Amino acid sequence: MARAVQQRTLKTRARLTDAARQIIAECGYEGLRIEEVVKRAGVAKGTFFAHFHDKDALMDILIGAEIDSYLDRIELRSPPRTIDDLLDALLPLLEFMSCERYVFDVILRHSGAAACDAIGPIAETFARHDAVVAEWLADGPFRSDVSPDLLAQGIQAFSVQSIALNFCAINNTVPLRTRLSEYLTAWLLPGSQSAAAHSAASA
Amino acid sequence: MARAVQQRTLKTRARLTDAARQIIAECGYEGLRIEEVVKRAGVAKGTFFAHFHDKDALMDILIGAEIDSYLDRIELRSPPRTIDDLLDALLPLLEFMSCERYVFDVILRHSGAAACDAIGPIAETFARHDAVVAEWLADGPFRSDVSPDLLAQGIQAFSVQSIALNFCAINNTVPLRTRLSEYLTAWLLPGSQSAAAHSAASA
DNA sequence: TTTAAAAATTGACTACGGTCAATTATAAAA
DNA sequence: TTTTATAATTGACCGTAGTCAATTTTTAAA
Repeated sequence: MARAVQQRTLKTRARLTDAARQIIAECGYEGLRIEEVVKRAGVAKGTFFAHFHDKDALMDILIGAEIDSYLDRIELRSPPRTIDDLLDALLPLLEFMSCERYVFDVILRHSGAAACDAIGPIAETFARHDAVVAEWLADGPFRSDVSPDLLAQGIQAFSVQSIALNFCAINNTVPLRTRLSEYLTAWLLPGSQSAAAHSAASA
Repeated sequence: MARAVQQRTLKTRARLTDAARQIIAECGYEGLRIEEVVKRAGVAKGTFFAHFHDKDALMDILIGAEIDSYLDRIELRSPPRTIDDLLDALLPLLEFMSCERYVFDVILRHSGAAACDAIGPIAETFARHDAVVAEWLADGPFRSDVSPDLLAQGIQAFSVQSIALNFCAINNTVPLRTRLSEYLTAWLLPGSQSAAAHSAASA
């Protein structure tokens, strides 16, 4: 039978994640180097990889925790009654997701997009996000011809697309919120706007 | 003033891309190593980086060319009259995009998602894809309350989401086509299905 | 031709993620 | 306590992307 986890193990792991968080605060996620993490944690390089499968796994944990803290705040809100309400709720999280190009890449790799045998922290947050939003939409003032869960998945697809386009030099003239607002209005309130209005907006 | 491009330059570049294509045929995109490329091309490592900014830039070019060949075939088709028509047109490309986890990652990094100062080949294909699909939708049997261009962007968002979910262990029970069909029906033909039907499909 | 500037190529070198056989620390059994 | 099995740690080592000062080749002007 398996032995209990040693105190030493927990301590080492905590030292590693603490060091990582410290480095991220100083240099950003992109600036994190494993060699610097183990140096600050006072352990050998191999120890890191005994605790985390690879660098991405550490990022998955740290970024996943950050996303979770945004979801905590999102969950406290009452269901949005308008697209603007919805955007108010979601934008802080989306802004974190796009705080660094590298962070967005990590999230994309792990969100559903992850070749996850076991589901990781970021993938969990995506499921949680879906659940929260689906519950909001279950009896809101939005379209009801498709399931709330499908609507929630669509919101994620459009959120990701909006962030992706915002990273692109030729497309980042439109603010994230504006772009996403246009998508979500078309997705959640079909028929509420004329084609002409949209042509004007995108021109 | 700038001198003309030397023949030597074109030859070296061709040898590099030929070698790369050969390796990809043998080992897949993921299996490509720059050292193997320069070895087969008969040049030094530094030469590679004089021709391509980095490995990703080579992948951008090769994968972009592949996507373009799919778009060539897509462009020949007459505008789809049904969601199934549309899926028939798009699926071969989407299957290529998901042929390897690595390929999908490269595409995500470069498609709009790319921090592109100058727009790269893959980003170009996304713009081209949008243009083709938008033209199809301009006077098709689909919703007309939003602009064809916005509809085309939505199709891309849902395509990416469908592929991403298909890579995920817990979500890949549903075939890509089925999942995308559900999204596109809700996106392009709002009101055509009951919420009950969708709940049943996703359960 | 000769020469000088520009372009292309070279390969030793660095950075950094990740591996693994050997070592040390811990906890349960004798 | 001593012994023994298991868990945790170590650091030299590897693979591979990417760099750059030095060298060679090309082109065009003198």
